[in-house]
Amino acid sequence: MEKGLVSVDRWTEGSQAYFLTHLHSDHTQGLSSTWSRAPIFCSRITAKLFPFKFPDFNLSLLRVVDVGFWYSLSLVFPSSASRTTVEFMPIHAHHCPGAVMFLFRGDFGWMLYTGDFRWEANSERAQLGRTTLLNALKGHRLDVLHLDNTYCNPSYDFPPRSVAAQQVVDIIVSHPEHDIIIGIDTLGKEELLLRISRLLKTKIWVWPERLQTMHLLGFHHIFTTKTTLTRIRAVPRYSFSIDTLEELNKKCPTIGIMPSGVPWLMKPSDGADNLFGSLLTSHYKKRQGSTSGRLQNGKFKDNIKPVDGRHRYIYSVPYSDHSCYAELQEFIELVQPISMKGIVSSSCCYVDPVYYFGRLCGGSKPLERLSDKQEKEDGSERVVAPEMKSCLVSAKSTNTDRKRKTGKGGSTGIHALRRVRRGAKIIQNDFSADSLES
DNA sequence: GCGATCAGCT
DNA sequence: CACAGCTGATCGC
Repeated sequence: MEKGLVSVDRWTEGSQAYFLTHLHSDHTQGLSSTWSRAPIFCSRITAKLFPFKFPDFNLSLLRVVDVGFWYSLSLVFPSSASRTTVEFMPIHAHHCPGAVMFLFRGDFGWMLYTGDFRWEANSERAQLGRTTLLNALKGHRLDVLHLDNTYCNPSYDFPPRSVAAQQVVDIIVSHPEHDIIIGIDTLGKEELLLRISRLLKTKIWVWPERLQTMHLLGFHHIFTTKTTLTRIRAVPRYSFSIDTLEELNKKCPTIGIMPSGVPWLMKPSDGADNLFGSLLTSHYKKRQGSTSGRLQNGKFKDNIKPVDGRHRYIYSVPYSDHSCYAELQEFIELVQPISMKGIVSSSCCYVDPVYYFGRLCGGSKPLERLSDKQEKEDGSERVVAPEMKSCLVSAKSTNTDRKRKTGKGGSTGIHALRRVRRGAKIIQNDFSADSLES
């Protein structure tokens, strides 16, 4: 697509329409409360959470779009000044709440920007996403795929989140007398916590700001800020350290669970000195090509252990909101892009997806999807609404009625965890969970 | 004093 | 190795 038309998760000058896939900070760099450049298209949930991250943002600039619908924009080619129509459809990304991919079509062809996404082919909701995508493509292949290449390396091999979630539950169940702390971020991993709560019939502690987020997401009665109500606490990942755990263990037996854990394959026998420090380099080298820790009978057996003998309190569980290598491959085979580019390029270890998956690209081969026939037999086309929603860039604002509440941060009574309360901004725009509904 | 940006840490 | 995000220092206004 020509430059100057649309930007996805990029906030520099020069585009006519801006798209936000989800609210993680690395996708909002350059976006701030003072934004006034142009409207921003995002999912309903992202719009709902938006004021929480950007308190004084002019919400009339947000355009809520729904998954599975086509939308139409009238834009101007910067080069020729001629008008063109760009159509786009949001598609579930199954990354964090509100996360979507954006599929574009226009004079430039077909383009998909995945944002961050997880493609667990076997889960029911992933089937839904798959059907939505295939129906939207209608047999066309992608001219350009912008892919979440976070784990674009064959060594990144981890199970579906349902399996990892069960591992977390197993760890908790096997420590009936322990307090449990789970490291999470400001958004994401909600389903893991819900599952724990449901299976173990317990509430889960979160810090006050996170409770507000949970309420915005519609999770009531499951989370609490009262430590006395539960032995399971979800804490900010940045407050989660070996020191924290050792401190906590002076008062009460406590284990920590890291559900994001990059070192999924770290084994106790490796004898690392610490989780995050310099020795991780040697870990990384050791595990290249290693098969230990791999899936065995549906379980990553090596991971049901503390990651390190010396820090027996910490468990690393391979729960990831990004697609693993095998899932990326499956996704690329499904959409058969003619060209492809990674969206994660900031790190020094950027892996061009073409390096591993280039053989799956190219325009020579005619499009033939094994799945086409199956899709038709499914009769699952109902997922995609045939009608077109129109929304011109310059048009009206969204009807995001503000409903101000007298917002309190939640209860206090916090404990030894470092810095949990520090940096807690007073949120002035406290949207009720329902204010953006319908 | 404020926001934006960056380095550092986990 | 690096995710995603917080903290704190610094710079420009």
